[in-house]
Order: sequence, then C-alpha cells, then structure tokens
Amino acid sequence: MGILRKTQAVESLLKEFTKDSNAISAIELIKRLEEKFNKTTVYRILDKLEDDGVLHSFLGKRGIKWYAKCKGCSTTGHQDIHPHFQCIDCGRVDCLSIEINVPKISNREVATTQFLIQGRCELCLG
Amino acid sequence: MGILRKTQAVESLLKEFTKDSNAISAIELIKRLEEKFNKTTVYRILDKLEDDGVLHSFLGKRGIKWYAKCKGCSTTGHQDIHPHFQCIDCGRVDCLSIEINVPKISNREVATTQFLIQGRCELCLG
DNA sequence: AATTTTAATGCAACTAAGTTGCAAATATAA
DNA sequence: TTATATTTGCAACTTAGTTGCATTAAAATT
Repeated sequence: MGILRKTQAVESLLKEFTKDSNAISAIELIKRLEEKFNKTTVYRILDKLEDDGVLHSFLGKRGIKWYAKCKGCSTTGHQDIHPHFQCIDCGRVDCLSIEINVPKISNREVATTQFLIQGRCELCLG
Repeated sequence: MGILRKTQAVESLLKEFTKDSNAISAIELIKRLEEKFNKTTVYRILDKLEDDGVLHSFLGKRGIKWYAKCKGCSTTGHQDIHPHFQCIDCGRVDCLSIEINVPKISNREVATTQFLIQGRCELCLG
C-alpha cells in the first residue's frame, strides 16, 4: 500500500527531495521536519513513497537508512538500481549513475544488489 | 588495539568460525555463546579480531553486523575485500570470491566498497 | 456545504542492536 | 606466588526504527 492522500506531511517531505539533489537519511529528514511532524509519520511516509517507486532506500555507514529519488520506478518494482557513494569525511551520500557489472554466480540467483562505495567526495578532496 | 590474551572467550568464539565456513552475524554468535559469555564480551572480541585482521565485518539485511574469516589480512589493513551474498529466503550469508570491477568515479577517491548481493542460495533454489 | 467514511497522524511506549563505565575476575609477567 | 594489567560481567544507556491506539484530517458521498 502506497500513498493515497496528498497530505501536508507528504508534500513537505517531497519538497526536501526537490531542494536536495542527493540522498537524505531518515534521521536527517526527521531532524528537518521535527517541528512540524512526528518521526513515526516521517518513517511511514518514506515507506509508502518507496512502495510507490517515488523514492528508493539503501543502507549507509552504520546501517543507517538513506532515501533518494527514483528514476523510472513504479509500484511494480524498482528499476533504477545503482551504486551509492558515501564520503567518509563529510558523510554525504550520492547516487552514482554508473553501471557495475556483476558476474554470474554459480548456483545462486541474484535478486538485487546493494553497492556502497566509500571514499572522499569532491568537496572533501580539495 | 587487538587481541593480546588467548582467553576462553576468544577461543570459543574462534571455534565458531572454524566449524562454520560462512559468515556469522554478531547476533547469532551472541546467541550461541550466551550461556558462557556476555554479549558485551562477544562484541569486544569481534572488534579486536577485526583490528587484528583475523575477521572482517560487513552489514547484511536490516543493517545487521556480520563477521567472517579473513584471508591474508593483518593489523595493517584488510586486503580481502569481496562481495557478500545473502539469501533472501534462509538469511544465510557467504563471502564471494569473485572480483567486482568498479569503474573510475570522477572527482572522487574510492577508499573501500561494501557490496551485498541478495538472492536465493543453492539450498533454497532447489 | 455538511456529513460520512477512511486514511493519516501524534504520542507514548516498545524493540533490537550495539555501546559505556566500572567493579570483579582472570591471564600473563615478574 | 605475587603483582600488574587486560578481560569480563553487569546494569544501564543510546540510537534507529516500530507498534497500538485514540485523534485528526482528507476525500468521497449525499
């Protein structure tokens, strides 16, 4: 079950993703919206937007949940599976639009992949 | 700081990794050893063994910490970085001895990678 | 436009995984 | 065998996320 109502909370949350082009952690979103909405609400909306193929989620450092906008996904499934990059200095996370080739693995059926690349981002390299 | 004393707890924990050739989650280890040792002890020993290059850790589904034996690592650093496979049916996790090629990423310096492949394992495919 | 229906929200309490501080126990060195 | 230093257990805590339930707010119906 995805989003059915365009509530204030849904709109506010989506706005965060339009002004911010990289990924945002659930924790960060809760912090940004805590004056207006409860954290339970934030978690629930994120869940639903993921179901709807509007956002995708993945785990960053310390197993923390991150969300970013999808491209070409829908309720039927997430198509835009890609690696993510987390900066070990500033913590910022981006979606990478590169393809990573996974070789065939004997006796196993691959369903999905979670690729997290850690390093230093452009801003922290300077 | 790594392991300095060969205590009972260290030996028991290492034994788990000799009888079990795949990865073991911290939670599973705590469960297996809870009659003999405290969970704090288990976490601390795992930490130290990782520092020593005896075990390596990574995050599985739900951000849960898994450990597996290293090959050719030492206190100076972990050399055997490889993808891991988690079965979405039985939950079991294995180290994959395949190489995954990461293309150069512009303006970013790659330090390490966390590749988790999810799918169905040999046993669950049957 | 007012009412009804149904979904969304807030709150408090909970869970799960992991961490910390400190006193007591146990290895190793002397 | 004693002294010293590391390990361990325990209880209490932290952090991220979840659940149940009563209240509120959308949307549909009249």
